[in-house]
Amino acid sequence: MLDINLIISDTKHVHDALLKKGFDVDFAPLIKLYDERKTLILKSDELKTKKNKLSASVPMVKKQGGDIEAIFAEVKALNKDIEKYDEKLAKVEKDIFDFLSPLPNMPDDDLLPGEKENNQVIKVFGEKPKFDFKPLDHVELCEKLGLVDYERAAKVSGRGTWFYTNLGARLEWALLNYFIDTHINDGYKFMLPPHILNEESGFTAGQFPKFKQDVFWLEGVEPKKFILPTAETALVNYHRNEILKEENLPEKLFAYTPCYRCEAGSYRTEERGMIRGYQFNKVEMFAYATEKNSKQCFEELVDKACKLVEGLGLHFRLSKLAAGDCSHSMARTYDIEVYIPSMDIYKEVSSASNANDYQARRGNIRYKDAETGKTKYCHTLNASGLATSRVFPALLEQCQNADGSVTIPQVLRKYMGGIEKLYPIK
RNA sequence: GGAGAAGUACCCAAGAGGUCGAAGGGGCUCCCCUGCUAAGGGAGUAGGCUUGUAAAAGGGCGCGAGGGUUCAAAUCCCUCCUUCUCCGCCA
Repeated sequence: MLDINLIISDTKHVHDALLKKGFDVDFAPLIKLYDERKTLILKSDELKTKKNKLSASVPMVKKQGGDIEAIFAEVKALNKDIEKYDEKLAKVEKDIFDFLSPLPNMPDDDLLPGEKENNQVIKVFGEKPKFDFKPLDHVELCEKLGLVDYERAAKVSGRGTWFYTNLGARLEWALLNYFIDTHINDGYKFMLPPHILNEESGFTAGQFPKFKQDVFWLEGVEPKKFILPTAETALVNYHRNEILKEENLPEKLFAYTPCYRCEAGSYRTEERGMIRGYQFNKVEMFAYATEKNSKQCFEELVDKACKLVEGLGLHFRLSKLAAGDCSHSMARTYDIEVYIPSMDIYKEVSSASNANDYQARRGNIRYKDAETGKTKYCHTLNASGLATSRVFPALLEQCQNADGSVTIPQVLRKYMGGIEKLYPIK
């Protein structure tokens, strides 16, 4: 949610910022609503003051034997007027809410406008692996090495899903453990959140109202519940409606969950295998910060995500996204994209974002400023650390050998009983 | 899933239709005393949102959430949410 006061006081700035995300918003109706709201509050409050005074005088008047009935009648009349104003006010406030809630976050000033084409690669790690043989794609590798079973998953569940089998499951689990242990060592708090969330949680994260159709909803359950599309949705709601202490910020968390996404119709032939599925595993980092330390937090998250991929020895790059390619709720997003040789493209394994106070406003998450004693909105940040479904294929493809085997990165071996290589099964 | 009980400020807790933004503790801040500590004595400290203003003063709304009754609701009624206890079911 954007700050209405900022919109009123600096309309052009907000307008131009949103334009960078491709939203050309006419704020005139909002400004009108804002003024109407103030007028209505003024009027309603004035009547309420009168009413409260009259009502409070009743016991006194009674004692003195005055005319109580006259007071009753007067207050009743006032109540009718108050009701009228309050109804109008409720309508205006709802209109304001409806105006603001679908608007995206403002991108930070330094972002380029536009979409993907304006993303900037800011750093490249390692280089494209060179093969003196014809490298296989990860789907073939998974099959030959017996790591993943797509066909039976199609039978059991449907397309866009898979079984990790045997060493595939161990490799997946090793990745997750490698991520988790790294975050624990870095002092992040480990969280295992519920996977079924209520509607308010979706609103706070900024996934609703816009992306309601992208998540799985439980049928026949009241009140409505959905299955989390990312642990971020749960973590950002952890402190919903709370006032935190500044001395406890930043609060750094991480969680492991599968992520469940509909993404109906977005399945492309290019995205074979596990590049895009209805369910994938992800370790998510999250931070509650203050306006003072959120930038530093962001750098740390990006750095941590990069180090994880680096630790695996994979070639990848770090991109700063243009305004229009940032998530709806985010003021800035950096993507870590790992190289997939078979497609000769880079695929996102981590998305690090700073929402500034956008999500905090939606979820009413604040902190008390230690100096001024004032309550301020928190800044919320998140970064994948990491999503396995992209790392797994990249790892197989980048680490494959001429004999069809795949070398397990050093950091994962201790989680796989010391296995150094995966070999094709007969 | 069934049956009961409860949700009040940072925490515990009183409150039973007007004088309640809400007693009393604890905590916290300051002072005194005891060479330190423990203990004791005294004083102070109540939130959030919003309106208003140069700043204030002043208003309005807030006692889990939302409705209702009433001139007047923390207090009465309804719905929902949550927690606890008991029973059932179950990994």
